[in-house]
Amino acid sequence: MFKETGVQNAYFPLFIPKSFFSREAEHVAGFAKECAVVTHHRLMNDPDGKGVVVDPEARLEEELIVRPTSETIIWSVYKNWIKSWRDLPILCNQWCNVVRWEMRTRPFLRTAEFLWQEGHTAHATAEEAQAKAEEMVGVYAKFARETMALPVIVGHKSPNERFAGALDTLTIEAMMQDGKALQAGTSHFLGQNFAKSFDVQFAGKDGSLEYVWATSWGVSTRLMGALIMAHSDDNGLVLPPALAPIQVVMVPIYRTDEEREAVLAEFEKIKSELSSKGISVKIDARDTLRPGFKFAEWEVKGVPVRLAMGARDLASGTVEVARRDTLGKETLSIEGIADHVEGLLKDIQKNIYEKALAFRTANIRKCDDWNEFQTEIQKGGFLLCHWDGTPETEQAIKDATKATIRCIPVDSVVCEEEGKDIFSGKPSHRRVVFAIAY
RNA sequence: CGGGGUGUGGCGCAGUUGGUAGCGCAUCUGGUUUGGGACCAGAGGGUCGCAUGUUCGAGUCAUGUCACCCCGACCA
Repeated sequence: MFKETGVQNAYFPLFIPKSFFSREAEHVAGFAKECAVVTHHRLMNDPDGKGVVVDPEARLEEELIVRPTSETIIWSVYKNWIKSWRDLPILCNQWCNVVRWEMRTRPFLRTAEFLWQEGHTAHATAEEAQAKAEEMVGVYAKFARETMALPVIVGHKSPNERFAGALDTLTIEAMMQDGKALQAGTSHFLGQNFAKSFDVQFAGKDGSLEYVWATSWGVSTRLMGALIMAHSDDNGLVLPPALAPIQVVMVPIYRTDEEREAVLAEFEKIKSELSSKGISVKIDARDTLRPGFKFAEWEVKGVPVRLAMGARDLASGTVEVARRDTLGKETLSIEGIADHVEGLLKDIQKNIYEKALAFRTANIRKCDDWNEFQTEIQKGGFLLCHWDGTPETEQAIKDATKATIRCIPVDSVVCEEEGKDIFSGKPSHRRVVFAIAY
């Protein structure tokens, strides 16, 4: 995903000393309510009976925070790495798990512990940092659209929804099949906030001493949830071919060992043709399961294309081709099948994206009336509304409806026009995206 | 932390006014099957979350306790 971005992989500690964590005031305020805190380093046998208890003697002098994100520990290290303009930029990425102690969790979409990648960059100028934040949200949007077949809207977060400690947060927002919004990835322009909190300055070409400019950005296992919630149907997962670990599965149908051998031999030929085109193929040769069971099982797993072949096909030189996205089937000649499958995979990738996009388009509408807003927003989907730009109005709308401003779009939907705020009636120059979010 | 619910073979569940536990799936054996989650016959598998109490007798009643799930408040 990060090819061409110049980013290097790194790994920083899981535990953050409480004093590091508390250096950036807004950051602390944003995360304080959801931190797991390590207070002790030892257990002991319960003196009164069974089991173990925390050893009260083993209390830490300074508590450790299990990272909810790594800005603080990373900037405490960057302080030592950055002295001169020659040290910049620094572009680090790490894959790690983080902990945010949510009151209420949801599988994949909001878990107390999640795996993610987080990038942290340091730059000599504000312009360069801002450009990097924009570049990275673009990387996420491209991955979501082209690989996950997930249409996303790129935009800015409103001040209320911004990352704690950021001057600007860019987001990719997706719509799930129930009409709710999902923030699928974010990229932050952090200004000089962390540099100032951790005293990270560099000597410029002209000898001046200046604070460093920062960005951070991340996507998580929430993307797995996005994939499931955006594409799945009642038969299970629907994987975009560009992401599927197995793109084509082959299921043999046979009565006798002879038929089995003959079909499998034919499958091997097709497999080598497909493999030479870079297509990943699985031959399901298990002979303890019946074909119907295998069909259903591979559908649950979301494999994009299934080929089935039996005695009938052997006699006629054909193969049954089934596609996961539409559940359509057709019987085709084995001749030229590899070319057909190659094209079919591209078509499925395109179709899954377009289906999701059509759903989103059908569920985005403009709304200019506050009474209408209150009933419409509960039905799901995105409402494009005028907003006066104040946190007070945004908060009032949230309190009344649970809807939030998902983003101030920079692509996908046209929003620039004059109007009046849906709630306050004050003048507005553009519409923003409102929705109920996960 | 509030509100609601559930704990019974591996999984999902039933169990009536208290009478000594059953069904589906899965598993095992044999046979027939195999183009959409097979069928028939047989078999194995449970201190009913835990504790105490009431009773001749508790899966069932009472009290306590533990665990898990759903909804809400917080949030990527």
